[in-house]
This record gives sequence, C-alpha cells and structure tokens, in this order.
Amino acid sequence: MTTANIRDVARRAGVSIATVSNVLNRPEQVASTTRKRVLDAIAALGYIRNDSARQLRAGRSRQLAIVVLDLANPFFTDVVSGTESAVEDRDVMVIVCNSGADAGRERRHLELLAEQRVGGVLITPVDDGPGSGLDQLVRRGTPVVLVDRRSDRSNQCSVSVDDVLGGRLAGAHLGEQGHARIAFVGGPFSVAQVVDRHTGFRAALEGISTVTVVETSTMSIAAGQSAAGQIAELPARTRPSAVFCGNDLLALGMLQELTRRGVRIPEDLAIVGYDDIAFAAAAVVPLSSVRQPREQLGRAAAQLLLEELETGAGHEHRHILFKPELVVRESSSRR
Amino acid sequence: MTTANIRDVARRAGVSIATVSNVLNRPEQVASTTRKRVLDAIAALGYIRNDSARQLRAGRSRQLAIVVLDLANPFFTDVVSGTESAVEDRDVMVIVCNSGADAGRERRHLELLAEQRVGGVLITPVDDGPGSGLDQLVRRGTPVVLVDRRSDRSNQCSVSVDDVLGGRLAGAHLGEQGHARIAFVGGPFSVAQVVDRHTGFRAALEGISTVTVVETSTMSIAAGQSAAGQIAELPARTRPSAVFCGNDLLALGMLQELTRRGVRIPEDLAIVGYDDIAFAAAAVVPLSSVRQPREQLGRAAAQLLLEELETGAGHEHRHILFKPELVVRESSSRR
DNA sequence: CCTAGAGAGTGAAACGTTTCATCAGGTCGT
DNA sequence: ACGACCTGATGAAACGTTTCACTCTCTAGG
Repeated sequence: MTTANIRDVARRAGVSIATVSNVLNRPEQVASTTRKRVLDAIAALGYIRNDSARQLRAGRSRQLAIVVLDLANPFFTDVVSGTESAVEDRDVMVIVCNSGADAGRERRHLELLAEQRVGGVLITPVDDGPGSGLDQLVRRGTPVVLVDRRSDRSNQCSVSVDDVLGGRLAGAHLGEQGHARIAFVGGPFSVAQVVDRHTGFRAALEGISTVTVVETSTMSIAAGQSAAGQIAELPARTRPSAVFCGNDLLALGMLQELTRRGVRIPEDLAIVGYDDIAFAAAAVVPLSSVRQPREQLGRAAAQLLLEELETGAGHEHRHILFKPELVVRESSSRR
Repeated sequence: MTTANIRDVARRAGVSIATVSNVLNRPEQVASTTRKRVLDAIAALGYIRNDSARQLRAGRSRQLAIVVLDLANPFFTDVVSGTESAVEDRDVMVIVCNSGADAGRERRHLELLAEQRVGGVLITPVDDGPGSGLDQLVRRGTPVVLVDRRSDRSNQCSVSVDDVLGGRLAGAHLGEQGHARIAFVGGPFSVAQVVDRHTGFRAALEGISTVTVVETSTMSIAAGQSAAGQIAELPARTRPSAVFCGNDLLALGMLQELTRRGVRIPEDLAIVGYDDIAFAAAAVVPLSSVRQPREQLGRAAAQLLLEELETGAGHEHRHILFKPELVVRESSSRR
C-alpha cells in the first residue's frame, strides 16, 4: 500500500513541497487561502507524515522509552502510567520495554532503542556497569534518567524514593507495636533497594527487637509463599511475631500461605509490605505497606527527561528523592 | 552528539559504503578479510545503524505495536509478555501502548503509530467502527490483528477466547453446587466480552437457578467492592448464594468487601472470577476463575501478524478461538 | 590463448522530509 | 518615482541507508 507523500499533496494543492511542509510545521507563515487548499489536499489524499523521514532529517526522534524491570509488577505499570501522563499531548511517543530483570534482554532492548535514535530513556537498570548497554547509550550522548534508583555517576538524572527511610518507617511501626522478634523478607541482597530497606528497618529497631533475615531470590508472590513456609516451620519460641516484606508481592504471597497454614494475620503475625500497589489495599486482610509515589516517580522522571531534551547541553543533572509514607492497615494493627 | 556514519565506517575501512552495507546485511557476499576490516572499523567507531534511514529506504519499519485496554490489569501485561516472547530474537521491536479504554487516547496512539509506519498492530480496540483510527489504519493497508475480540469484518485476523463457553463453564460449576440464586456482576454491557460471558452463564443455568444481574460501569477492584455492597444489602431471602464476576479484579474487590462485612467465602457465598490472573490464585481465599490462555493469546496474535507480514498480499485472514478452562479453588468449593 | 563466468566491490539513485537561502511581487514612506 | 521592507512561496541540499546495475579481476574450461 503506497501511501501518499508530501509531493502528492503539493501537486494536488498546486504548491511546492516546501509550502506543504510549512503548513504542517509553521502554519502561521502561509496565507490562509493557500493553507486551506493544502489542508484539503491532505485530507483528500489521506496523507500521513512519514516519521522516518522526519527523524532522519531532524537527526533525533520524538520517541522516549521506558525500560522497566518487570511489567507484571503493578508497581511498574503505575510508574509507566505516570510517565505517560507526563507526556500527554506533547507530540511524543513513549515506548515501553520490559527487561524482565534480565541483563541480556535489557541490552537487546537498549541496542534497538539506540538504532531508533530515541530521544531519551527512562530506565530501572539491571546492569549499568561499564560496558553495559546503558553505559554505551549514555556515552553516546542519549539523555537517560534512572528510575527508582539513585545514580552513583553524575552524568545523568535520577528519580528515586528514600528506601532507607521506608525501611525505617516500617521498623518504627512494628517496634511500636511491641514486637520482640521480627523478620525481614526480601532479596537478593545484590539489589540496592533491598539493602536500603533492610538497613533502615534494622536501624529503626536497633536495641528494640531482634531482626532475622529470610533472603529470597526474587521478589515474587511465589517467593513470598515459600518464605512463609520457612517462617511457619520455625519453632514457636524463635518464630517472629511480625515480618516486613521487601515488596507487596512477597507480602501477598506470605499472607496467603500463612493464612492457609492457620496463622492468623495480624493476631499471630503482623505483616508490612512495600510499594502499596492496588492489590495490597484490596487483599482480604488489607495490607499495611510503605507507599511509594509510583505515578509521581514516572511523571517526575519524564519531566526531567523532557527538560534535559529542551535545555540540551546546558542541562544540569538533578536527583530527585521522594519520601515514602507508611500506610497502616489491618495486617499490622493489633486490635 | 553526532554519531558515526556508515560513510565514516567506509572511510576508515577503506571501502565503499555499499560494502559496509553488505557486511551488515549480506555478510556472506563479502570477502572475509574485507569483512573483518569493516567490522573492526564499526567497533572502533562505535557505529550504530540509523534505523530511521533504514526504514525510510525500506518503506516499512521493523516495529510492531500492541495497544491494550488497561496496562494496570495483569491480564494484559500477560498478553504483552506473550507477544514479546513470540518476537524474541526476531529483530523486531514491540511498542506497547495503553489506551486505558479511552477512545481518544487510542486514536492518538494509532495516529502516531501510523506516522511511524509500524509494520503491524495488535490491538484490543475501544473503537473499531467506521472512521475510527483503527479503521483508517486497516484501510491504509497496515496488518492488524484483533486481540481478545473476534472480528466482525473479514479484513483482519483475530485471536480470542470463547467467552460464551467461559460463561457456561462458570454457570455449570455453580449450578452443580446447588446454588439456587446466583448473581452475575460485570459491565458495561456495551462490551462484547461481558455480553458473551453473561450469555453463556445464563444458558448453563437455564431452568436451574435464577440469575440476577449487577451491572458495573467498569471492571475494576473498586467496582467489585461497590457491587459487593449492593449484594450484601439485599434482604436475606433474595440474596444470591453465589456470584460470577466478569473478571478477577471485580472478584477480588468483591471478595474483600464481602469478607469485611462478615460474609464468609465460600460458606455464605461462592465467588467465581474470570481471567485467572496471578493475584486470583494468590488471594487469601484462593479464587476460582475461568482461565484464559493469556500469554498464548499474545503469542498467537503476534505469530499471525508476523505471518501476514511475511506472506504479504497472499495472506488469508484467520480467526483463532481459544477455549477457556475453569479452575476451581476455594472460593467456590463447598466443603 | 581466448572466453565465460564467478567473485568482490562500487557509484549513484532513491526513500520523504525539513530548512535555508532566495525570489517575486506588493506596500509604504519619503 | 524609487528604494526599503514585508509577505508568501519556492528550489535545492541534506539527513543515512539500501540496492540495482555495473565494473574489474581472476580462474577454469575448451
């Protein structure tokens, strides 16, 4: 299906292609009668700009990409929805990519994005070490904003949430409730978020209660279920009376499996999750959780990126740190 | 940041640009020593193909798009993950768009995709009437595959699941359990899925039990909660002893709100959902649900699209209909 | 020794825009 | 009446590929 091009439009309207282009890009510069003629021709032919040509000429594209760790986690879909709202009617397209926490997939995505010459990338990276796809992208000069991760390097913006504080909130809350033995469930400890949340958590409970750690290999519902098994099988005197889960998926899996085993939540064991995804509030035992401003995260990141695209070279990289907020629900409130 | 050119590569390798292009696209046609020289130059310069130019020349792009109704619904993220798996290492990029069930957003997305000259589109349409963005796209010759929706027109492929059968499975199951009064919760009835599921459901219960309908305006957790309120407040003698929800979000909202009001699931009231998203199985009272082959749906749709792209004009449109499967869990099993 | 053909490489056109410098024609002030 | 200026329109170059038709060189077969 060979689509009409700008030349066809020009011919039909009896003007030059430059004029058609002007109608499209600087309508005020062309006489209204000509403009009308051109617009009619466009409508008649069903002309649609060819963005490839546009980009080629412009050197850069009007596409942004967001690469998330796990599209199946509602946390990330909310972040995505935040960035989408930030670019609404900006004449920009957002490409959503899912790395699935796999470095290979991440690299492949970034390569394709580089070939597309995307204008910029929002990413929660799996691998941002030297030589990684991300590293190369940044070095090539593509604006990149890290999402949900503070950047160690200074050649990029980042938007993140204070995970240490989040952990501390959870810790303080459970401490106040008088729990003497508490578990932290999450992992792997190679990911910064886990470390930070754990650190804050521990700090808040220093000298107040003992904290045991159940390390998981992922942060999924299934991992939560199996961690629940481990905890339920501990001898009664060492079993914790509360757990803090590294995210809500873990917490939901935990909640289910413990209930199945006859452990009552929160009477026998209190649970606090992290992220405050919609499913946390909607659980049969509504889940206490450390809320992250998910949409805001995505929105702020997009704004930073757009800003960088506009200011260009003179841009100063910024690092935005949001504060999380504890939402107490039934799963951790002693009645 | 001006990136290296194919011309730069050619110069550095001491060959013509045609040869560089050959190395990239038909490596077997160039002598191995030259090839090596070119590859070295590419590596040294960090050359990256410019896809805009490539597309411009080729006339079409190597991008597919999938436009979903609601990215926050795990059902759709699973479908997306299915299509992603189908195009793995196909040297194709999938663009994920979220219409959010909003016709305006859908149209805007489709316009941008048309400008990109995407190779094809997978879509669960909000609006596919004449004059809609989708209609125009198809008319321009872009291959389109409908997802989770059977197509009335014959100029496109479609992949869907037999919703009437799904409704029937749910109905038969609840009928067998001896429920005399059953409610169907879902809506709006302007969407085909709702109508079909309801139809099948009713058909299975014909003459067995009475079915009342609670129509909702969306299929969200919140809608489920408010529907639960309505049902709980019915006088005891007309209150149903089982409900079938149009999707799992509704069912989860329902499950929570009813529990909160002291209704025991499944003893006082049985619940069956639809989709079988991960959160259904993971609920505290594991949710019975009509399972749709979510990833398969996405995968099959992508395969159909790829097939159409390869065969070109001679392509015969196909309509794939999957069969759903009832998964009985605690929420509907009388013990 | 001559020619056919294979193998390897190349020049140039084409894809569809945008934009810059230029031009035609008209208006205005002096 | 004449230059200065403005408005609106245009021709042509450029963006970075891919590909077609072509040339050149070398080998093998007769």
